[in-house]
Parts: sequence; C-alpha cells; structure tokens
Amino acid sequence: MKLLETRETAFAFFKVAFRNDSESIIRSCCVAAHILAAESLRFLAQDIVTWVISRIGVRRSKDFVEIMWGGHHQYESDFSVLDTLMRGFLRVEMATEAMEILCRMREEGVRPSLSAISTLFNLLLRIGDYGRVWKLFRDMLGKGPRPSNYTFNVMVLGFCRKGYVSIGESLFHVMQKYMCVPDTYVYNILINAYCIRGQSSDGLYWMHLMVERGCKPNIVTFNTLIDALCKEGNTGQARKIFDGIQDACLSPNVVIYNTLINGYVKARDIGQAIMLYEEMKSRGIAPDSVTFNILFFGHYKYGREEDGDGLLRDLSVLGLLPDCSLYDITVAGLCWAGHLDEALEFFEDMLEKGIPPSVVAFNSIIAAYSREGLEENAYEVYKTMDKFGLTPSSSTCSSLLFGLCKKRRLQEAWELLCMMIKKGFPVNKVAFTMLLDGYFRMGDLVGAQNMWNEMDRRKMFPDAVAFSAYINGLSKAGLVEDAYNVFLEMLTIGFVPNNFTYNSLISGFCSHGKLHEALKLEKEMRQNGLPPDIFTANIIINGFCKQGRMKSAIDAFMDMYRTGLVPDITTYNTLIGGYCKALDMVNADEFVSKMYANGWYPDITTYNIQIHGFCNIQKMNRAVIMLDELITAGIVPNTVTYNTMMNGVCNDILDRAMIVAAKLLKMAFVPNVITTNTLLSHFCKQGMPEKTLLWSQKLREISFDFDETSYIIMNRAYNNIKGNTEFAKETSGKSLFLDFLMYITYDYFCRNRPHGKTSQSPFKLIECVSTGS
DNA sequence: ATAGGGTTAG
Repeated sequence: MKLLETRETAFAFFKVAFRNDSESIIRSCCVAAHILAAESLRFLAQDIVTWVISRIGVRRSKDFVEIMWGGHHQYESDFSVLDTLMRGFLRVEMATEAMEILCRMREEGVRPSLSAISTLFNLLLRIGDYGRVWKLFRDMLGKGPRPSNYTFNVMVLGFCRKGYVSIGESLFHVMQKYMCVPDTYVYNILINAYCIRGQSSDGLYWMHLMVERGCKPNIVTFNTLIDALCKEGNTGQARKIFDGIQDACLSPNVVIYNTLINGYVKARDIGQAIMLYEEMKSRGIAPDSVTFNILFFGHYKYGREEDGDGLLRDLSVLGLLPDCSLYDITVAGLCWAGHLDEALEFFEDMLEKGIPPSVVAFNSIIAAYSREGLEENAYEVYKTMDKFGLTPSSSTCSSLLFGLCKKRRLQEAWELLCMMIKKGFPVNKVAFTMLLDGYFRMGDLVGAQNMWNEMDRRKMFPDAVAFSAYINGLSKAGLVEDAYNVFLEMLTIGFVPNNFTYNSLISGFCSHGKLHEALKLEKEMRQNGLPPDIFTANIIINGFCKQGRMKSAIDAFMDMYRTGLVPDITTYNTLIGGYCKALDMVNADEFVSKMYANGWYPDITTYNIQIHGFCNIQKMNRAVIMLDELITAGIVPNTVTYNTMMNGVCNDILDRAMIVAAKLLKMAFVPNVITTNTLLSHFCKQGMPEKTLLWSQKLREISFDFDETSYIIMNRAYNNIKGNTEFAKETSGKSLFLDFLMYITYDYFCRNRPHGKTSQSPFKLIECVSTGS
C-alpha cells in the first residue's frame, strides 16, 4: 500500500514536470527519481533521469547534478540513485559528465557499481577517448571496484572494434592476473577480430588455444571461422571445420549452413551450394530468407539456366517467408534469376486476378530494375506501392539507393539515406560504401571525403571493402600518394589487403606513369602470398601500353602464361589498343589474328579501338570497312562507335564525310556529352569559335548536362575570340555540315529531355507514403 | 561475438 502511494506521488511529480517551466521540471524529476529509487523501482527512476538529461543543455546539467546530489542527502536514498544519474549521462553519450559523477562518488566514499563503470568504458572506447579509458582502468585497480570478467570483456571488445587487436590481446592476458577466467565470449571476440581483418590462421590458433584451456567453442566460434575461411577462398578448409562441429557435440544451425552455402556460391560452386542446401533440408533445418537470397544471388550471377527452375520450384514449395505468398516468391524468384520480363508478366497476372501483392514482390521488382540501371522504372513501381497500401521497407530503400548510385544521382541517394536513418531503418556500411564509390565516380572528391568522415562519425569502421573503395577512388582521382597512405593505415590497423586493394593501387600508379611503383607493389603482393589475378595483369599491361612501351607490354603478356593466367578479351583489347595508340596498325591487326587463334572473338570494344586507330592515321576508308565488318558480325554499334566515327568524319574531306555521316545517323545515333564536346571543339578547331559559344548557349537553354571538358572547350573558344579578331570567315560547306550535325544532336536532346525535372526525388516519396499511411 | 547487398582492368 505504501509502495503504491509513493509511486503515485512520484508520477504526480513527473506529470507536473511535463506541464511546468524548466526549473520545476528538474526539481520534480529529481524528487520523482529519488522516490522511485527508494522504492526499488530503479528502472523507472532511470527513465526519468535520462528524460531530463536528454532535454537540458550541458550548462544546466550541472544544476541537475547539484539538485540530485542534494536530494540524495535529503531523502537518504540508496546510493544507486547516483549510479542512475551516471547511467543517464552515459545513455546520451555525455562522457565528461558521467566521469565527473564517478569521481565525486569516489570522493564522498560512495561505491559506484561495476556495471555502470563497464557502460562508461563502452562509451569511452566508442568515442575513442583512450586517455580516460586508461585513467579509469588505473583508478579501478587502485581504488576499486576490482574489474570483473565482464569489465574486461567490454574493454577487449571495445579495442577490437576499433581495430586494436593487440591491445585486446594484452588485456586478455592481464585479466588472468586478476583472477578472471576467460570465457567463450571473450575468445569469440578475439577470434572475430582476427577474422574480420582476414587473419583466419590466427583465429584458428585461438580456437585451439581455447580448447586446450578447457573452454568450449560454441556455434558462433565455428561460424566466425568458417565465414573467414570462405572469404579467403578456402572452402575446403571451411568444410573441414564444418565437419568438426559434431565432434564438439554441437549441431549446425541455419546460420552456419547459410555461411557455408554463401562460401560455395562466392567460389562459383553452385553445385556444392545446392548439395549443402539439400543436406540442410534432410536434417530438418528450415532454410530462411537469407538462404533464399544467397542461393538466388548465386544463381543470378554465376548459375546455369537449368538449375534456376528447380531451385525456384523448390523454394516456392517451401513457402519460405511466412508473410508472403507463393505468388510473391515466384515473382522474387523470377527477378533473382534475371527473368524480369516474366516476373512482370506474372505480377500483372496476379493483380488482374485480384491477388494482393506484398512488399516482397515489390522489393524484388524494384531491386531488379535498379540492377539493370532502370531506376526510373524502379520509381514507377515504387510509387504504385502506395496505391496498395504498402509502406516501403528498409530493403525497398536499399534497392532504390543502389539504382541511384549507379545512375550517379548522388544528391538524391544521400537524401534517401538520410531519410532512412530518420525513419530508423537499419543503415550499414554497405550503403555508405555505395555512396562513397558513387561520389568518386562523379568526380566529387568533397562528397566522397564527406562520406568517409561521416562513416567515421557514425562509428562505422571501414572494412576491407570500404577501404578498397576509398583507395580506389583516391587512386582514380590521381591522389596516388594519399591512396598509398590510406593503404598503409589499413596495414597498421591489421587488415590484410586483398586483390581489390592491390589492384586499385597498382592501377593508380600505372595511370600516373609510375610503373616502377606499380611493379614493386605487384612483387609485394606475390611475396604476401596473394597471387596477382587477371585484373592485375591487365592493369600492368595497360600501364605499359599507355606509355607506348609495347615491348614491355608483350613481356608482361608472356609472363601471364608463366603464372598460369589465361588472357581474356580485356587483355587482347588492351594490347590492340596499345598498338593503335602507337600508330602501329600492322601489329594491331596481327594481335587480332592471335586473339582469334586463341578462341576469342572481337567485341564492340575491339572494333571501337580499331576504328579509333584508323581514324587517328586518317584512314577513314579503313574505319568504314571496320564499321561494316562489325555489323556483318552481328555486333551492335554503340555511342562510343558513333562518337569515334563522328570525330574522324569531322576531320575528313567534305564529300566523304557527308556520306559516312548519313550512314552513321541511320545506324548508331545515340549522342551524349562526348558527342557535343566533339562537335563544339571542331567548331573551335576550324576557326569558328563563335559557333562553339552559340551552340553552347542553345544547349544551356535546354539545361543540357555539360561536363568539365565542355567548359574547357567553351573557355578556349572564348579566348580565341578575345585574342584573335580575324575569325569572320565566309560560310563554308564544312561549317554548314558541322552546323547540321550539331542541329541533329541538339534536336535529339530536345526530344529526349527528362520530363521537365519533375521526376520526384525518392525521399519525398517516402515522406508521402509514410505520412499518408 | 556469427550468414545476404557494396569495391578492381579496356
């Protein structure tokens, strides 16, 4: 009865707090907290204290502390209320204030609780305030309370998360001096720390150590190691560990199966993946949505046509997701298998029959459109979700994000990401890495750097993929030195760089003429037991070709056979391009024959390279022959073909130019910013800079998307006009011809303009959908 | 403390 009364009183105070001015809020809450704490309702007291702290500024928090402290004496409440106060500050990440309370408690002889101190450690480690971490640790050893097993675990985890495994390991040794026996949890933390930086051998060593010391590994331990081995491409060893699970008297669960199935999928061994999947079912372990995603991803990317239908039927029958129908799974399956058309047909059929679709079906279609680079279609589908009363889910947004990044619509992608965060959707490294890469592709270094900083600010520590994306971006932007420094930083943290990382750096050095550095890195790669792959070889060959060092390029090409690499279409195209650049069309031709001899057929890129070569040596007739040849071979010319030919045509004599241009317009006319740049610069080159500016103006009027090169050309035209007044020439046939080409191009852009900038940004749509429902 | 999506060559 008394409990009830005081509780009522506490809530009465709390209610007053909501209505009155801020001064009494603080006082009322203080009283409420003390009463609740005294009545052993500490969790309620905690909520109230946290509520106050999150609403008052840093300055006023001092007043609150004083009031709480005074109340502590007045109500003679349990000391735990001060603990509560400390936790309140920790919850809102005010480490300084929490630390002050701790000191004051010590001064007044109040014993702080171990769990509150552990929470403080957690926060200090997360914000990287190591100075205070060590001070606090020393205080504990000197003044108590003595650190417990849990305290050490929190510290080991904190340091490992930050990438300081060696400190985690030292703490592991220290804890044993303080009579703490390491448990499975702390071993798993260390094993995981080694594994996420690619050091699975150390992880294995630690597992053996734990067994020797009488600590039993659990299913998580096994999974961590299996995953790490798979990620290193060692599925054989992963399978052995998997088979050892029974010996440890454990039984595999769905997570472990998913991990190993994923390993096989990534190793492109779909057969093994499906076998394991069958084994899992026969053991009575139900596959879940993750299994479904892994298998369909694998099939979509590496699988064979004939496996798809069986898998699809199988998964449909299982009815994997409880909240989605067989129809939804069919749509999702068709999408994953790359049969978007069939999926859409099936979907429309469903709607006609009045079967209500779920978010799953929508998500699959949106994801499929985004993968195809048809983000406009993705939006269309997305918008119709609203009509069915469906709210976009976290994966709907991720798919849209993927499409936007591919389409270089970074501003909208960023807004969407912010909206996702605001809505409380889970946003992880993957999304941030996509945007980081997207900004780099746009050439927006500031945007990319912001992304990198933002990741840091959100305590999302970059993994190997994020590091590689960052290093690649910096390399591409020509900041090779910076990229190299990031690479060193990555090494310091303890990450083992992979092929992606090395190849990005090597590419950076190659494209800036630093072949020596590139080759040094390749050697280093080999020494670290990382065999250079086809990408590495192609990058280096390209580096030599760029410098015109064809002899060295061929040496590198021959080296491939020695290291067991098989040249691919890119290798041949690179070398053919190298000869073309060196104006050596004879050797280029010879290499095409070599390519045929090795069983490769030229693709559109091969033809474009050769056409470029012939245009360069002013042999337009040969270029035209190549164009005819590719058509005969059943290859479709693309914008690169068009632009290359057009550039050649503009340099050619007028009669032939007109004939070729007519032919081009009929077959491959899809202009882009390169087309306009080509034409604008030809006006300039042929003494008509005023036409460059005139057409630029017309293009600007239709909000044409110029690039950096466009502005360089316009600037040159402007300077030509300023420096040279004798530009006025009579209207020549060539001038009319260029005008004609430009008009056709301009007209194309007028007709294919994006519908008046009205395409709604996805984040606005999300707002509509979520407020509407 | 454990599984899916994100990064490389012409």
